[in-house]
Amino acid sequence: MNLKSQVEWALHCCAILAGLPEGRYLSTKALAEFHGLPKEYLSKALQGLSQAGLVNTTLGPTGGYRLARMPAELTFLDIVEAVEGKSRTFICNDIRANNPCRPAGFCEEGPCAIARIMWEADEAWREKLRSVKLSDLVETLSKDIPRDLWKSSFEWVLDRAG
Amino acid sequence: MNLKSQVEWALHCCAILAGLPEGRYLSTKALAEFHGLPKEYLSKALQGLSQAGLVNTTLGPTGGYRLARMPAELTFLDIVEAVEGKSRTFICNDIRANNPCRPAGFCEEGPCAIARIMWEADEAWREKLRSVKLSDLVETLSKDIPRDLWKSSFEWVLDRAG
DNA sequence: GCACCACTACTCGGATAATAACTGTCCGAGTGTTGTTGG
DNA sequence: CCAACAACACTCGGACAGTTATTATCCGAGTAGTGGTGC
Repeated sequence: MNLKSQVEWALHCCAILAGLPEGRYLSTKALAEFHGLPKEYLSKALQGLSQAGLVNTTLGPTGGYRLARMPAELTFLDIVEAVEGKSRTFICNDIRANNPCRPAGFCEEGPCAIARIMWEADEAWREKLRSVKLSDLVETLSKDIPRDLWKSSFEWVLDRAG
Repeated sequence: MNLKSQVEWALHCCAILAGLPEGRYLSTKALAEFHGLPKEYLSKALQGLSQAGLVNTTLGPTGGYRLARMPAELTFLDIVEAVEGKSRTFICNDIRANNPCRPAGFCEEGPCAIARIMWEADEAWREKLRSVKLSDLVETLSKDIPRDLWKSSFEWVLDRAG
């Protein structure tokens, strides 16, 4: 069970979009080139973000994507769920219902104890992702990345932002 | 990204094995019949437990599986990792390395900031699973399941335990 | 010189194939039981 | 009656197909910019 690589791509793209000046858009082509990714497929990840309402889009020559909210209002969980879906990772098939000892009309109430525990772990994962905002990531990146590279990357993006 | 159903099966099977008297074994056939699962495939999940050293096996007519440790010494994480593998759910392909603005010989140090955050969430998930012991599950189940069903199931298992 | 208009080029979005992972099935190697035979 | 032995039946373990999800690709609908044209 691995998260799809789309999640990684979407997070990186959001980090870039967070640095975009107000009102400007960045195209899939530019994002794909910057990260060395297949343009056509990256597009699908961005579609996910768009459908979830996390980014706005515009068509035409200067079109592309931009964040729909401030980076402080966007959590990792928002982005991950937009791409990966909101369903739980553990699916309970209720196999306890197959117990041959069960009386005929017997009907268990409430979710299986095993499912409850697995779902709690799921929720812990989500809670962690919910606690990290996109603005936190940008702040961390600004410390990690050498000033020169940070600046030149910013200009590279600006040159291509419509 | 869903956990494989094998994880669910393994957890249920361990819950049953936890109630097995000392020194007795329960076969894949019995476990499969009890849960209404394909015997051949369930076998693969139990193989995972066996290879991880969580259960002991014996061959022959009265053979099968039994827990290798006390239920209080077995965590959910042990079982989940035995079936699902220990690798992280988020895989960092280090796409930041493709940044066209990077100097030629430049080499990033340390893992990507995005990967660090995703791995922390992973760890939160693992920590939750690590905190729940198999004995805890058995305790919960003994409260959830009606006494009659609990007892008849126990006898059903005992009849088939070698 | 300026406003209008048609065209172009570029964008996103959904529909369509290739690949990998999960699910399900089969058969062989090995072992404990059991029935038989001899003492 | 008891012990040794051989055949057997049942077990686990790894090797082999079928189905679903992920990855990758393509093409069409739509729009903002651009150049030309008429006033």
